[in-house]
Amino acid sequence: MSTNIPSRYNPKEFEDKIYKIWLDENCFRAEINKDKKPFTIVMPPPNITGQLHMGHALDQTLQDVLIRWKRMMGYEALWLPGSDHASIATEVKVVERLKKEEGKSKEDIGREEFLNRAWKWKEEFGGRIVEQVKKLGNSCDWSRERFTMDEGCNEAVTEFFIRLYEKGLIYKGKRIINWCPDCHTTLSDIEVEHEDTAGKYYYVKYPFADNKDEYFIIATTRPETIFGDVAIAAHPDDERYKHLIGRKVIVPLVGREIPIIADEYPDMEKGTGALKITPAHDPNDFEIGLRHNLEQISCMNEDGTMNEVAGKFEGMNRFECREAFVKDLEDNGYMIKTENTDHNVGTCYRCHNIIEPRISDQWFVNMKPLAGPALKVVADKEMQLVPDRFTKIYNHWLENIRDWCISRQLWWGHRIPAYYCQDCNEMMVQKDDPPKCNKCGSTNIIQDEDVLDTWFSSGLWPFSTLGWPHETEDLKYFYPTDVLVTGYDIIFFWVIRMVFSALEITGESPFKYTFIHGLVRDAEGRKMSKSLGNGIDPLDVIDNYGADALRFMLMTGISPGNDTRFNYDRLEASRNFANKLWNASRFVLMNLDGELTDKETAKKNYKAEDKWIISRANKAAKEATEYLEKFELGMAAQRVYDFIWNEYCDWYIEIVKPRLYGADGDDKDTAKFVLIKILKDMLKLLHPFMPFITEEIWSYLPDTISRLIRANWPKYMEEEIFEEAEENIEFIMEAVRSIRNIRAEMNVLPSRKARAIFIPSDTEARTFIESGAKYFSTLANISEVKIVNNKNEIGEDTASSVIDGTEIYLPLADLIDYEKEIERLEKEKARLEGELKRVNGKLSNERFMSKAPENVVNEEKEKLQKYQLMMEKVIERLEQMQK
RNA sequence: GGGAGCUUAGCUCAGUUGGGAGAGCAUCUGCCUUACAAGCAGGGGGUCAUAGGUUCGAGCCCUAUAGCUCCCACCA
Repeated sequence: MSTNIPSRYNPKEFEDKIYKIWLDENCFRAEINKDKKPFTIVMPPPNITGQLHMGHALDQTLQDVLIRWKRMMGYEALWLPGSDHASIATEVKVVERLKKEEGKSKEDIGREEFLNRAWKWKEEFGGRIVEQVKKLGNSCDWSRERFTMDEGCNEAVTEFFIRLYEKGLIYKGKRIINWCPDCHTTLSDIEVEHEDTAGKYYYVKYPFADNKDEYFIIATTRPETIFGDVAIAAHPDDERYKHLIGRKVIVPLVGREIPIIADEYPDMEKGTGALKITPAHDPNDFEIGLRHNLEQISCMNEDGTMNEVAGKFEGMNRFECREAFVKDLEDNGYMIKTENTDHNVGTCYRCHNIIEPRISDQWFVNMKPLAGPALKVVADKEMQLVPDRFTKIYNHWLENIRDWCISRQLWWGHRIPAYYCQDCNEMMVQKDDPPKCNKCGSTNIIQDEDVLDTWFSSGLWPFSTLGWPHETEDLKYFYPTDVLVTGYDIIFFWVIRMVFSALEITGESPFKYTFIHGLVRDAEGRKMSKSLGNGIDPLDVIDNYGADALRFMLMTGISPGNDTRFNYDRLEASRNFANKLWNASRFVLMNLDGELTDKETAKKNYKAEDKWIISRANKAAKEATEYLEKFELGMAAQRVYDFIWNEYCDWYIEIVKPRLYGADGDDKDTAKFVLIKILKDMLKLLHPFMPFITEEIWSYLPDTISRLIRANWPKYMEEEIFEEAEENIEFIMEAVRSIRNIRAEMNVLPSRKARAIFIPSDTEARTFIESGAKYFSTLANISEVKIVNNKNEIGEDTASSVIDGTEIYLPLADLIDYEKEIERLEKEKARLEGELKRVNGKLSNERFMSKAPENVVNEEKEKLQKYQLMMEKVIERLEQMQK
């Protein structure tokens, strides 16, 4: 045995080693190479707070498959890795740590020191996920690794902010925003999650100012905001209230007189048809308030407690206040009734506390002008979403876009480049700290306290990482990129923001395709989450099954955009597949003694089975490539799997064994040549999906100078298609299956050899059988093959089968069980009857005959002939048996 | 309120221009055949959610219905 490949497949023995080799040999590095076309994938940067989870594993494996494939296709393939500072998530972690370890709040240590701690945290834990990612085998260009808060990204963020500001696309304004009283910061609209919660309608009396016995009834779900009421609104056409417009009511227990106003907003059909207007605590009321120039009275503090406006309730939190105030209203006769209702409340996506609408001075991106180009670029197909159905979701969101609140009351992140003169209130938006005020010359200047929404910087990721705002060589060569791979859960957060940000800067889409995948769920179909504790750690899986098995499992049985369940059965199947490949490779290597024959000699000596497997491999490569081009990664993987296992292992290796064990020189050399040739193709085709095992096996192969990762992707070659050989071998396979079937059903032990007698249907079949006689010996345990012309030469004690028109007889002498044989034949007859009925039905249908395409009709005619012939033979045989 | 996805073998899921229903696992039968028992060979199992429609022909296209899942939405 001339090989030193280990006899057992054990991924632990080589996965880390292989990854190190790739790194040492710089295999992931993308160079600026004018002779090659670039292919770039944008990697979603994981949060530095994150731990690798199955979502990453799926997301990144999809990307790695694509990038490895394109690299083999000859592209200069760049997959740029990095991580995201995750403003709010990280800040929460650092605050927690500070509290736990030192019992201090962030205010206790101050902004500067807090940022030191945050950076320290980043140094300590930020690299964790990067190391985990490497275990997956990802071939990203680590030499270009970036961080959203490194110097370059910071510069890009500031530059972009200033550009938008100068174009009037960023503005600062007092608006009603989403406020999380717990995280103590604003949130953008998409950071608010809506949850159905049980709530109540409270019907409250508002007495008229000029007649306290009369009152107006208002329904509200949030009585604690009554302190901020400034008006009652009704629709101008509402007959019930028309005459009341202009009169005043008194806010119960508060005593403030407020007007009844007319506004188009209230829906006459809903509730009482009238609304209490609280501009400081409700977005709609805020708008109405602006229209009618109403006062904005806030009754809450930033932390969700009531302020002095709430009088005796001051200091109480909003929920306690609701309860207490409702009781007061009841006690004083202002409460008419309550009704239970399901209420849709906004909650913070991080801490899940109920968000509080709040008027505040914040920074916004004016979205309408940015949305247009983002819609156009997709309408024009310059950027395509895969699968296409996400286009609708993308469009709908952009068409209904509202301004994006980008300021956050946090410290960890990109600080807003706005400066204020403390003396004259002048605001300066610029790159560097201004030495003095542009207007009054004062040096008493402070920078805006707030940082930007994390996604503001993420939106620049495709180009900030390549050097923008500088015109770098990388940017010129690799940008715009080709593909973004990401989950559907961040289309709004990230994809859209990258698109409009890029369009604003370069007028081009940052990538041509957005390939969207689903979520990895647990075995029961639930979302994997920390709180449920149902997460499966990819590192554990890799430890037990190998990264290749995990990757393959994630790639198969999925369809684009759909969720997938984590399935241990499929994981095991993937591992078994790796094992199969390992052993098949071992078999090939063990038989590679001596020099390999040269290509030309081998070609001259190809046997039918050689041509068959070459032709099949060629087709497998072609189809797998077509699937990859359509982003059908699961189908591609399946195709490669089927070829390797069902064609190469199950048939070719088995067919070729006698040639290897026999002494025939040329025949043996050709077999060896083809075995290794196809093995190489298989390793290449599988490499994007299972990079470790394929690279490892590749290293044991003779004449493989460079690494598999750098090898060329198999090309479809017309001259390596051999239709006749395929037909020939398919016939043999069919015959072998038939014989095996007879043997199994007739309970003939494998140890017992049998003779086979054929009556060929035509000369072609005769040739196939003659040339293929040798196959039956090993594949079907046949001791002797005999070809005869008619039944007279066949004895009585036989079992039979018919494929196409060719009859196969196995003389089984004492073994023959007549009843069983008749049973078998009856079964076959029933099957044929079914087929004939179907085919006849079609062919006797005139409309089918006249309207179906010719080739379809011909196919059916051929089938009819074939089945008729088979039927005849089966019936003959049955009659004979029953005699 | 609007939108999307799903419903195919016991289980988990594939099935992309409409032309004889597939895989993995499970199950049954027989095999330690010198690459592989993480294996080999053979078998059983599905009116493709329901009802209509288009078509010579529908798992696939159209319409409606039901159930499940998800997303969006400023409905008191």
